[in-house]
Parts: sequence; C-alpha cells; structure tokens
Amino acid sequence: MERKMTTLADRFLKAKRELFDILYGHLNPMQRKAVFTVKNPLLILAGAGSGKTTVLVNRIAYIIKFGNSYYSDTIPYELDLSDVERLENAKNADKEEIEGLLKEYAVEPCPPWGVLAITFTNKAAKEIAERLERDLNEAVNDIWSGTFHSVCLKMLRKFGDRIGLAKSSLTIYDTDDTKKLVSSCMKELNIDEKMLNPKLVRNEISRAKDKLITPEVYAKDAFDENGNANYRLAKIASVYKLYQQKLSEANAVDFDDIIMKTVELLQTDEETRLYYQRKFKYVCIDEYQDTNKAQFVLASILAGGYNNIMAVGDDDQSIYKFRGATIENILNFDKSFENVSVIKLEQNYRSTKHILDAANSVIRNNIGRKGKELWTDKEGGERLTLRRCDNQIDEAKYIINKIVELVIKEKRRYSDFAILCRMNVQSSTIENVFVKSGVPFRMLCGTRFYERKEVKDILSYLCLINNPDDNLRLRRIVNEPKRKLGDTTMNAVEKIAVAENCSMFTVMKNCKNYRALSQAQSKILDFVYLIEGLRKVSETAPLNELVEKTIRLSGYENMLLLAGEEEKERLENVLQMISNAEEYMTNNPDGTLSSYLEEVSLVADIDNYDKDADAVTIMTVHSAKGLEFPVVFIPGLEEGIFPGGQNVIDEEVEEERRLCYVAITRARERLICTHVKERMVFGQTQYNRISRFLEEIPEDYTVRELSDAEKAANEQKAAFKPRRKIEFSGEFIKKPEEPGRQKAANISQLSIGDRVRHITFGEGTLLSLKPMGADILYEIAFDNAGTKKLMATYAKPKKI
DNA sequence: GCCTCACACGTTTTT
DNA sequence: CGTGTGAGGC
Repeated sequence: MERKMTTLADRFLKAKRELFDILYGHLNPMQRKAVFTVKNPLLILAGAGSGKTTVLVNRIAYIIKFGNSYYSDTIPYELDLSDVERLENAKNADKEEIEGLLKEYAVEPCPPWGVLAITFTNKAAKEIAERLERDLNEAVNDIWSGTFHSVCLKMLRKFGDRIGLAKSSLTIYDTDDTKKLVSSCMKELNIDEKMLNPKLVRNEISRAKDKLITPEVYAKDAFDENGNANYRLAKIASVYKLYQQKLSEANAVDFDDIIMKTVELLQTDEETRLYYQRKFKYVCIDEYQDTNKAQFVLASILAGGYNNIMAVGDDDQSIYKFRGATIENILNFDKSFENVSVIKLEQNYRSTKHILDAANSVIRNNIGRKGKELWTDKEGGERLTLRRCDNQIDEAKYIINKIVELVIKEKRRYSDFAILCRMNVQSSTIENVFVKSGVPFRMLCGTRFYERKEVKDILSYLCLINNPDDNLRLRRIVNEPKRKLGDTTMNAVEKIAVAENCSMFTVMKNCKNYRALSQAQSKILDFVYLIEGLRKVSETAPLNELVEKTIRLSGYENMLLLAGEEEKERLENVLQMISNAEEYMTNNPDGTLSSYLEEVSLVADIDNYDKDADAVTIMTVHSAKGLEFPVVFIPGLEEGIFPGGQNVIDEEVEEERRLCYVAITRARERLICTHVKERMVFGQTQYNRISRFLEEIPEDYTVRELSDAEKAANEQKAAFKPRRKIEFSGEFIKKPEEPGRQKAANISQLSIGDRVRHITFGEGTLLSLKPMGADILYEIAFDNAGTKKLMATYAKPKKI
C-alpha cells in the first residue's frame, strides 16, 4: 500500500515539474531554476542582456500564483490516480490550461501583499510593475514595489512618529537643498569655505549616512587611538551635527535619511519591525550591485522574518561607487545570509559575438569580480568600428555622417542609434553639430525639469505652504520676487528664531513683538499673509488651482512677464507646472499637496522621454544602464576622458572599466568607437593618447576605419615599406598581441613579498601583483600609509 | 537692498 | 571656453 502511494506521489511530482517546465518554456534552464528557487536567500548574478528583468518578473508572478510548487515535495493528501493522470495528460494542452491546472495544486501561494520588490530607479520600478500587470492584472496593486526611497517613505509615513518624525508635513531635501544647508551650517560655525569645501563636506556626510554612521559616532571617529583629533574630521563632525539638527528642526529629511531613518525605525521599534518582517514573505532586490551599506542592512532586516531574500545584480555593472555603493554587498552575499544559493545567468540574448567578446576582453582586466563570462549562440556579426578623428567637431560630424550612411545603406531608423558619452560636456559639441545637420535627436542629459531654478522656486513656495517650518525653502523664496526682505532682515529673523527655538516663519508671524524687525514689519507681514492665504487655498481648492494662485499671487509670474523675452522659457516652465499639477490630480484623485511634493522630489523622470520618437538618443553611459540599442557610438575613448579625469591612476580605473563594459554591452548589432587627436576641454587643447580600454580589445574583433588624410598618408608610406604598414595609422603605441601580458611582464621586476619604496607613501611590502592591460597593478602594504593599489607605470615603486 | 563685475571652477547620477 | 557665484560698490 505504502509503496503504491510513493509511486503515485513520484508520478505526481514528476508530472507537475514537467508541466512547470512547459509553462516556463520560454526561459532557459538557468532562468527557470532562478524562477523556481524561492525559498531561502538567492543571489542571481545576471550578466548584461541575460534576461534579468524577465526572471525577476516571472519569479514574482510564480511566487504569487504557485508559491513554492516546483521544488516542494508536498502532495495533496487526498491525491488519487485521477489527479496524476490529469497532470500527465495535460502536456499538450495550451499554457492557459496548464496554468489553471497547476494553480489547483499550488503549494503555499503567496498573497501579493506579502511580496516586496525593490529597485533603484523609477524607470525600473515602472517597467517591473507594467510587466507584472500583464501577468497578474489588478493583483499587482497589492505588491509593494518601488524604489528604496519610495518604499522607505511609505514606512516612515506610517510609523515615523515612533522615532520623532512628524508624518504629515515631512519635507524632502534634494541634493541642491542639502548643499545650501551645509553651507549655511558652515557659516554659522565660522568654518572658512576656502579651507573646507562645502561640497566635499556634503559628500562626506552623505557617505557617512550611507554607512549608517551617526553624527555622534562620526565625531568619535575623528579621534585616533591616542585621543588626538583629526582637525578636518572634527570640523566635518561639527557640521554634520548641526546639519542634522537643522533638518530635524525643519521636519525635513534628505535622501540618505529616508533610508537611514527607516533602518533606525526598524531597529529601535520592535513592533514595527515584527509587523514588516511578518508581512514580507518574499523580498526581492534589483540592481544589487548598486546598494550601499544602509540599504543592505535595511534589506536584511525586512527579510529577517522568512529569510526569503533574492538579490539580482551584476558585479561588473557596478558604476555608482562614487555614490556610496559597495560592491562588497554582492561579493559577500553568501557570507551575509544562511543557506544561500547562487545562480549565474551568462547567456546573452542581446549582442553579437564580436561585441560580447570585446566586452569580455575589457572587463577581464578587473581584479575584484566574481568572474563571469557572457556567451551567445549568435555567431560573428559586424566587427567593432574604430575611428580616429582630428578634433571633437570632426568626431561629431563623423558620427552623424555614419548615422546617415547606415540609415540609407541598412535602412535603419534614427531611433536605432545611441551616442553614449562619458561626460555631459562632450554632448554639447555633438548637440551643436546635430542641430546644424537636421538629423533628429534627443538629449537625455540636460537639466531636468524639476531642477530648474524657476520650478524649484515655485516648489519651494508649495513646500512652505505645506510645512511652514521649512526655513531653507523660506529663505530661498522670501525675496524672490524682490520684496525688500534681504539678508539684513532675514539674518535678524534667523537670529531671533535660534534664540526663541522656533521656526523663522513663526518669528515673522509675530514680528510685531520684536523691535529688531520694526522697520521691515509691513513687508514681513505682507509675506506672512501671502503664505497664510495660500495655505487656506490649499485646504479647499484643487492642486492645480493652488499652483496657479501661488504663481500669480506671489508675484512670480509678474516678475517673469516684466523680464520679457529673456525669461520667456522660464515663464513657460512655470506655467507648465499648472498642467503638471492637473495631470497629477487626474492620475491621483486622492492626491494631497504633500503627496504631490513627495512624488515630485522622488520621481525625477516625468521628463519628456518620448520612446516612440524617431530620433537619435544622446546620453551619458550612466543613464544608459538597463537600455539597449541596435547601434551604439562611444565617443571620446581617450585617456583622461574615458577613463576620465582623476580616475586614470589607481583602483578607480576599475569602476571606469565597468562603465566601459556597460557602454559596450548596450549595443545589439554595431558598436562604433571614436577618439580624437586633439580635444578642447575648458578652453585648453589636450592631446590624449588612445584609451587603454580600446587597447584591451584584441584586433580580431575590430576594424579601423581611416580618414581620407590617413589613407593618403598610408599609401605614401606603403610605397616605401609595403610590408610594414602601420595598422593604427600614425599611432606610436603598439598594441601587444595578447593585450597587456607581454609589456606587463617586462616592467615586472618585483615579486610578491618584496620590500619596496614609493616616492610618497614610503616603504612597504608587495602583497600582490596583477597584469592589467599594458600595465601592472600592485597591491602594497605601506608601513605608514596603509594598503594601496597602484599602477606600476605611474607609481614606480623601487625594490629595496 | 540691489546690481555689476571679476574670479573661480569645471566627472559620472538617482533618490 | 562658458557659466554661476560672491564680494564689493552704489
């Protein structure tokens, strides 16, 4: 009897799994494994173009529809032969029928509200939501999916009062606001901005928050073990403390606080923590390589209930280190959680073999990586095109001519092309040439709508109406348009506010009580009445009316009208805000002023990214992540541009190389790389040598296209030395046959364990060496300067 | 309090 | 080479 049951159960499980494989037949075996592995922590290392989003979306849908059916051995206890036969006979049924059948036998399907899906950008969040909706219909609405910041804010809105945040009038400060706040803190502390760059301080504070370092801990860290203060760190610590105090007085949070405060909430308030740990049965995180420490801690707490955490990422595409992302999160995933499975997705469905081989040969030169090799079953394809131009105007012209050529020869659309720049400055030359050429294009790197001064001004009014304690926004607009409320008056107001421990707006409201304000009294009250009046409007009128009244009654519109032609664009932008507000009301009937402000500060790409327009796309490599194009141009492949600026020297180059990898892997069919002989940067002409990244790509994958002048020069040379034609015409740098290795071997006179002396860091011991491109990367433990990674040609350490 | 001129500075970007 | 900011004059 028992034996018969086992057989029946085996047949049942086998038939069920076969049906799942049919249902998910559009995925490859590795992708399917990733979808079906839902219990315990899972790390998916997904290379570029390997179907990462498809896996993520299918996995979430699978969890909701089928729970843990595939790998679960659970069988329905009333199972009989007819069940098994039903499954076995369904093999040839259509997918809808199979799905319905499998749902009947689902093991612990998860309700949508039990799933948390976190992404980095709104773009990604939107894409995932859209693709899920196709599969799950209205069930998507219950899934918590969004960016780290939107998810955290949702929690703070609900439970923020438990850590002392007023929930209703919570204000979000963007990067621009925080810069201003840091500056004003430094002024108050009498720290000379020439001695300590406020931008650096802001960055430092932001990095500290990424690592969950509080002002108190930061202040402690400013002292070494002997109790001596590091002057610089101590100064920054004092700014950090005051900065945080001012944020809290204004009931404001910056972007980093949104994460850090949520962690604080979950760590200190057990009830909240248990509530979310019980709620979220499955936690999924996209772009895991870009997470920082705070986000890692947050994710581990949220997943702490069921331990079903999944992270998708690609260590080779980590390009936000400068913003606090730690690649260690992905490298240490298996150590951070228990019972971890790791699945690698290495089959690329996007690019041709030549493009992939080129990408692989570049990224291979990085040391700190999990090691992954993309492959494709597509053969060959076009080789990469390399082209050297005289200057950046010539470069832009070449690109446009090439586009026109391919449009005619290969019948391509303009929207097939993308130009990926390392720096925004590169795009302005290209833009100018495009305008003249008449080829349609769109720039995706200019100033965004909500970052424009006039738009931020109007938003500041709205913020102040929403939260009168917001001193920063008050100061921004109190004299914009001019109301004769300049620095003298406002400094007086600020002084009183500090003394009375209240907000500046409160002081202004009670200005009759302060003799120091008697002269400006009527002007101050005019402003107070304006804001209070608009506050009343906000309580009853719809949002678009409030925006309109704000623009009119504040005198802002008049100011722009009087400025005439010069400010026409600003006026249009301001008026655009009225229709934006109207649109928001249509999409969010229950929307309030504060929810609108939240959306605006968290959602940056309401931008006019018109997907359907037939135009060439110009953007930075950073913003191209996650996108793909049939034809990609990478201009400016020169040392000093790409790899750029200060990042040419040490380990920073690895991030640049990942960036290059991202750029290359955006291309589906064609990749065209250009570099120039001379480039004007900041009014000075640079003569940069060709990028090391291009030298890392073997010649087999590339074709060098010559300009007419170069062809002529070559023919002349050929007449004398027909056998020794220089392939890289005019180039004096020879490419090693196997990139890097040979030349590297020549420089390397050091071996591991050697004692070395460096010109700035002093003496140390060589820990490791690694050939990189045409150079060697040394890791040296210096006796007095810590462990550093240095390039042999730049650092020139000497053996002692 | 406002305007103008000189000087400084100038990667990458999402939230 | 541009742009934006800040100090100093009016």
